[in-house]
Amino acid sequence: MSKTKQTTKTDILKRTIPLFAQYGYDKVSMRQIAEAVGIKAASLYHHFPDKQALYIEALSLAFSNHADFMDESFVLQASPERRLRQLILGLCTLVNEDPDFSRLMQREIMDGDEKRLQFLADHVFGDFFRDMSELCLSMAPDKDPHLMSISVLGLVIYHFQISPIRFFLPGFQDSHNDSQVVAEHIFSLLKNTH
Amino acid sequence: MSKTKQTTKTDILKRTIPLFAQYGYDKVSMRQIAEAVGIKAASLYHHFPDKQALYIEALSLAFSNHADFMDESFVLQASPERRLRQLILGLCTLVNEDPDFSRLMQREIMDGDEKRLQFLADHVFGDFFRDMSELCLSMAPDKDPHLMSISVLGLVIYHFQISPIRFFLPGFQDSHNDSQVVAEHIFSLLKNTH
DNA sequence: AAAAATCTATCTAACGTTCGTTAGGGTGAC
DNA sequence: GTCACCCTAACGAACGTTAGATAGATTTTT
Repeated sequence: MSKTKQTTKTDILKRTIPLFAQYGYDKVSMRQIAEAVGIKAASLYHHFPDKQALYIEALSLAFSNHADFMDESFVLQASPERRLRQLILGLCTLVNEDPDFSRLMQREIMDGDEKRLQFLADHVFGDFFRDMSELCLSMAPDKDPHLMSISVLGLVIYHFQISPIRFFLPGFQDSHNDSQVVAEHIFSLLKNTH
Repeated sequence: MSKTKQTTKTDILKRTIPLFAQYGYDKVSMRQIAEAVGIKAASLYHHFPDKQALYIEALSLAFSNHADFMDESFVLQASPERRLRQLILGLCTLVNEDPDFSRLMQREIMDGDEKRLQFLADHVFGDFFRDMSELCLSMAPDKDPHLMSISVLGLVIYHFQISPIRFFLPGFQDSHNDSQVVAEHIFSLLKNTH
């Protein structure tokens, strides 16, 4: 009978991630989290010492879900150009299908302290960024791979970031919210780089 | 001798903008704003009806300061390629020299309601985005000008956004924080687009 | 095997703090 | 004398958090 009443830490975190992602740390109260989980605020303190710890654990879970994707995009043996294409499409799909992930990352980059930024760089960007730099180097040896990697990331992520306001900008079409269309556009920008 | 004691609305707003930009709406209290201005919190209500109004007016001021820059970049008659180069450099300089502006915009895009997004699109992006789309169309007629404009914006803005974490990423160099270096990199990515 | 003790997850109630905001009074300038 | 500007003091609400009790499951003891 305990199945329906007990709450695990992971249950709480999964319900918490969308709240922090959408509203940000300060706009989400412990009572609001508790309600989303189906318990009272005080009960949260049985699972987590304080709000900060709950947030950090939610972050870790949200990020760990996608830390592996990054690597996978690189294992396939193909031409650099095909790998870049695949990578951009994968990134576009990722940020579009998991907005929580993208928003949490954005909030962390904006407001995170040094320790949290270090964590982000090591465990989320980490290997991905290194592989990306290598790929850039093999495609455009004359360009700075660090700048190139950030440019690729920026192209993908900004198209997602700006989507709330995109509707109000001149020339908007529904297709601009399609991650495949955006991916193709970005790839067409980069493939001629030399 | 009222010069040293009186406070004008604009004085308050100018002191408020950096606070909202750095910490965000919720993390800035009326008492904190008042202290930065040199008065008490209650006195703020002589100038503004409530915190929300103060924030909106601060936003308007921060944005109006740069609404005109956008246009200026387009008046000069030159080849599209030179205009693009100039525009990218101008944008890079803008976002680097006025981080408050960039951060406020980022926060608004993330958390603003529909009305505020509409305002942002009309009065900040507005003409700039239209001119940018035209420029893109003349340089790359086969590409969607809406997507192209956002890509250019994204390249510039993301390089700024990610600067807090850049230090921790592989391949970082001091020069990557130089807006001119970044501008040149971005331009080199785009000039070959056809 | 039954009873007792412990542990786990939750609850209600409340505490102390901070927040946005208001009421009401003072003081100097025009 | 009126108005603009600032002050002190306080209010009510919301917040994070703690104390203490309760019910059910689990473990230990008899």
